[in-house]
Amino acid sequence: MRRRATAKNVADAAGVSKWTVIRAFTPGASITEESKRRVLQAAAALNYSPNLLARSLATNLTHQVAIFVDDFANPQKLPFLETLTDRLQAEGLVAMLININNHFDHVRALLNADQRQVDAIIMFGTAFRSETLNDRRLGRSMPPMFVLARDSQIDGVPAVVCDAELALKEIVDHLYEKGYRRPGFMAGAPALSTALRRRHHFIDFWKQKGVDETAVISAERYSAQAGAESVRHYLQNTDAKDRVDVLMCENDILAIGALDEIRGQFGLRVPQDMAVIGFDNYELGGASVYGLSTYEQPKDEMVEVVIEMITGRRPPETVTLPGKLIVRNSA
Amino acid sequence: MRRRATAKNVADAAGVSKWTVIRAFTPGASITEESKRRVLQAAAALNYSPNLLARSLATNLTHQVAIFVDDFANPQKLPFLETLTDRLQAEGLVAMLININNHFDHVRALLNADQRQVDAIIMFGTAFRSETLNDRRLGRSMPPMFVLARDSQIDGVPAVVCDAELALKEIVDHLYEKGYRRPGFMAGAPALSTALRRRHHFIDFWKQKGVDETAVISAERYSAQAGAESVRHYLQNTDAKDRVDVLMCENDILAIGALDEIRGQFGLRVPQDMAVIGFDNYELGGASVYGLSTYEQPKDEMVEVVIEMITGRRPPETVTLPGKLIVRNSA
DNA sequence: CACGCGTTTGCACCCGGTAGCAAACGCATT
DNA sequence: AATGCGTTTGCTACCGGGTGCAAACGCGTG
Repeated sequence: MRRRATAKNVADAAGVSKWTVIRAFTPGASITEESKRRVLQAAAALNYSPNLLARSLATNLTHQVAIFVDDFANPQKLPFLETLTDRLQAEGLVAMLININNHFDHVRALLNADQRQVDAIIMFGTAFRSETLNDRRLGRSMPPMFVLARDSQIDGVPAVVCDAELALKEIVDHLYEKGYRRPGFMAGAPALSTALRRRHHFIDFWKQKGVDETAVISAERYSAQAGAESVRHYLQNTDAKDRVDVLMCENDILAIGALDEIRGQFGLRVPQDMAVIGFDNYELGGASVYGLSTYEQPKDEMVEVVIEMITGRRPPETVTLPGKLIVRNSA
Repeated sequence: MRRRATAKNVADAAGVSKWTVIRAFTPGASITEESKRRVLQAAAALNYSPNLLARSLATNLTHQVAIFVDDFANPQKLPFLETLTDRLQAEGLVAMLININNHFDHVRALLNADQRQVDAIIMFGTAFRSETLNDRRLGRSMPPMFVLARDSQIDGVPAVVCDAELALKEIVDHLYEKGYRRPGFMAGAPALSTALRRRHHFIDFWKQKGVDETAVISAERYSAQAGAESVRHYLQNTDAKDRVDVLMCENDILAIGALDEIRGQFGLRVPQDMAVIGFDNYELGGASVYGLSTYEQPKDEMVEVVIEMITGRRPPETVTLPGKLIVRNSA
């Protein structure tokens, strides 16, 4: 049985009361140098460190933040998670990673996070609907929630997103200028896709340019394979003359799968026969075999803003940040 | 101020004592159907659910498992994390994701995990040295630790790994049979590389085949870019006639970077001019532009074994599992 | 109706901290 | 030596549950 030393143990060893021990571990507490020295020495000998669980119970603060993720196919999640955990840790917080999937839905995850008394919940790119919040199993007062990298569809739950309207405007402007006139859009998993609003704005801006028809093709999931399958189906069922001249994919991982299929299996040239553009600026898209044009989300700033909201340094209101168009040779 | 209902509140509402409320939430506890019904009804009305923090304090079990990760560049981490979190959640456990980096070293992470009373720690692919455990800041009794996807260099800390010896034997056998005789090995970040023992066995098996010389080239990190830079440096400084005929990269992400550079920047043919083989079977390596030969780790089984050890269903002893050679056309 | 037995319920105490108040202490002043 | 004041220390109560024991209860039996 693991048994850690408690404040009481240290107190006995140092010949003081447990409250004095606690003061020695509380910055700015009223304690003499001498007592502090003796306590710290006894604590070191016993390898004492405060039990954060007990502290959390008393203070009603766990310094834990739940991060909900429901799509692990997108490699872009990884750098985001890296930055998130790093920034959280710098603030003395720790990330609880919760996998939302068929076995573990949003309601269960919320219930779990709430029971564990997390200080905040970050819905990182998860498709989260307001009905979920109204589930009767859920209490009325949940920990503060934030949506990262996806629009919030819930009143009172702020989102931190890359400005999709601006992004799609820049993308469509660029494509139009390059001469493309028959646009197509590849959407990912239907359940996850809507909140991104990328499709919506893409179609809209083409309309503003007088191009009324945007072909929409759907992928099952967000993965290279799904992207490949989706474009294969499209190419097999569409005559060469009717095909789109540029395909915008909802994210880079779909775009990479599509690009690979277009060139590898159908022997078409990119961008001459069909141009492709993605979203996210996933590292491998920049590899010379792909040369994928894409749009980069301001990851660091987005994470920073969420952190500021969680720590209360910034009001919990939706923030939209501009990203950056990355032009390579696929479009 | 968020205030959740407590067992006491429910007790008052249901007209019983708080212990009866607790019994209603304890499977198999001694309580009449009638009491249970009334308690659950009152609980539902108040949206009560037990405070897991308080429970953890009393039971000395948090059902939290810390996962240490120190390399977010390898996209292969993501499917592993997905499986890990999913399996943990199925066991009623939750993952605490801890980012080990320059700002947050192993000692700090261990201290933190210990203070938070996690039930176990999984070092997922982290380079962890036994000196760390001897750090005087650390107590003598840490939570149970397990190393996943990397050899353990510490007595008493079991590892769950893909059998590197078998893997490299299969790889070298395959390459030898294909006629390659001038092998090269690309190692990743020096601090992280040694524990994988891939280089070691690679060189060894070639020696057994009478090939004594294996060129070793190093990458700075585990990333496509680092792989590209590393191979660029090699190709620029090595005459065509002196070059290796097959390059084994420590993982797929390095291999993809290298492959891209070899073909894209140097115009060499793969595998004719130089063959490439990786490790991990990262999804994109299978894309037709790459066709990367690789070796797949038995992810699901590895995770399963760790879970069994954590839950005590399996003794905490190092387990080595066989993987699978995936032959595509890069080697 | 008293008795006995198994079930249900309530209680004191515990987990390891925190908060705020009151007593004890140190020291200078009168 | 008595007084006063600021600092240090200890104490009670509390956070929200869990444990093990003892009292209370229900019910069949003699």
